[in-house]
Amino acid sequence: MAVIGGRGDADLTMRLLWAGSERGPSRSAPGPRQSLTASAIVEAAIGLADEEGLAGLSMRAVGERLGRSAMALYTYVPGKAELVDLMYDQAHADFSGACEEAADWRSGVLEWAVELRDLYLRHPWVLQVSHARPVLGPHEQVVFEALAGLLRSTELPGRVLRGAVSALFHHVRGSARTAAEAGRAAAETGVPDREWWTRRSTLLREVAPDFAERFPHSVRLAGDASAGQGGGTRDSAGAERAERGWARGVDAVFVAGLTVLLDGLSSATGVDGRGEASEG
Amino acid sequence: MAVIGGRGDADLTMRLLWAGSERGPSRSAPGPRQSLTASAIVEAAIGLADEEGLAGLSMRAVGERLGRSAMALYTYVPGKAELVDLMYDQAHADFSGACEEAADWRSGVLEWAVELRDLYLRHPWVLQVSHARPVLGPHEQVVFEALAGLLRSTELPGRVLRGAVSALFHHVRGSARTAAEAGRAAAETGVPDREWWTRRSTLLREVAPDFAERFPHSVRLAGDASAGQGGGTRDSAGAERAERGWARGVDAVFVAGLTVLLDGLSSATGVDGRGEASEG
DNA sequence: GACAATACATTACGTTGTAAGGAGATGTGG
DNA sequence: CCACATCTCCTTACAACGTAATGTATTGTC
Repeated sequence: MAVIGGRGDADLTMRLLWAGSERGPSRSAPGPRQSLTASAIVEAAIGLADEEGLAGLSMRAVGERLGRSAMALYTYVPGKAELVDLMYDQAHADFSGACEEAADWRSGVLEWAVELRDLYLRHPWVLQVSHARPVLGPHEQVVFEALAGLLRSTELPGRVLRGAVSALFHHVRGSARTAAEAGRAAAETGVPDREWWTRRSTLLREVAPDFAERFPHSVRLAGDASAGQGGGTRDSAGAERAERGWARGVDAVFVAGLTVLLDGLSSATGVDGRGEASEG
Repeated sequence: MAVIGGRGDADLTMRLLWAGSERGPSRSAPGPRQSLTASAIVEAAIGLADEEGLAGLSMRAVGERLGRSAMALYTYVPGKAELVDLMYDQAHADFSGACEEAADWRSGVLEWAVELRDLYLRHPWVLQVSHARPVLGPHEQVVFEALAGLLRSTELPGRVLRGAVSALFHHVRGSARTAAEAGRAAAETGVPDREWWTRRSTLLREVAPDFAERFPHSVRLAGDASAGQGGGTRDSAGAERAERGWARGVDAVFVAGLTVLLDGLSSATGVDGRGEASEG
């Protein structure tokens, strides 16, 4: 059940998101002092979501983590939907923006994608927040700005760039999502990926013995790589690491997909700054 | 909360998924006759999910739709997780595979992507089922096989093709997801997309008056197109349709991203069967 | 007709987000 | 210093969820 962001109380949420210099209501009201802050709640919630996933994120659990009841949080945060929005943007604060120092746009975008993927893997629940009706917070905007800046130097028309941005985001998010879900599935069910796949393969052979004849191209495409259906990014099943040297631990399929995308952009610039132009 | 498929009772689920010719247990047991079938339940559940989303899919609701109680379903289906797996594969039965008749691989892949996107838009809840630990049913396999067959004729190495498959799936799924979620958000909140964006933009200007200076590249990239952050695929906000003639109602950003991907593959084949090779 | 097996219903449990209402703490005006 | 209004935080309560446990009615075989 995808969480749809940007839901309630747009006003308050936006103000919380972008609150930089402004301080609170100047401390002169009756009643007990506030013992929490919105950002402390957000931090606690992020910690919890990192460990348990969005499914494990309940107001009760966040409250408990802070030594409060669930309802105590409602003083600082309008509701769960808004809390998730705040968490979403805050998670993007990790982004370093180192990619902006890259030598050329191509390696810069590569760096951008890898760093964003790492960020998603650290905070997988971020991927469950919808991109339609975006949260529109400052930290995610920094991530977007970095990519926009890099692509600007390609001098390609806006139409192409918007397409590329879309495809890049989708590839990064999709790859990270699959990797994260594989990890989560393993943790939750106790069955490691490798074992799950062999078990499933056996079952498949039993139940569909004519698989190879019905789906020859699928079988061939999955081919040498770690078997299975092949549609998703497998999390480095022990095979080929260091595809080209720099890719330490970065999934080979992820990089290959990225390369296709970058080739598409390169070819559109007419420069084709690529070493590996094979023919036939 | 992403539903992780391929969970329980692998045996029974796989048997239900691939059950083609085999009939039931030959009807010779005591007790009342079965008044339902697994596929009737799956069909009812798909109808419900199409209308209400996965969040609205409850065993009680499916039961009610069939004039039964929630628990009655457990005679035919091991549990909700398995039901979702069955729904997932069944939804892919709509896929026509017309793309396989295309003139060349490039237009074939384009057709493939557009048809798959349409399928996802008809059954948006499919996108909430994880691709890690795939369901491995026969109908989705047909979709995968179609793409694999098309890409085979590029004669590119497997590494590149697996990357391309991954990126293509992610772009199609991501685009469809965003479009579907935008629609759902509009339906659920009663606020249409256009209104939401203008409201949000106003708010953003209030709360971050220096936005344009802080994020110049973002602003420029969003540029002429329908404003906002620009990271996601907007659902044709009334502007430019028929980008190149054939794109009736297909989102321009989706097609542009697809084009970058196809260009990447074309350039790798060395043929570059592209008309629009601009330089500079 | 007895009996075992099956289909389906009812009830119950521990979750969830949050509305409602109450208890205790703390500022300000008299 | 004492109401008193205001604020924080708690407890309680509700409807909805998946499904285990249990009960009831229906059907086949002996």
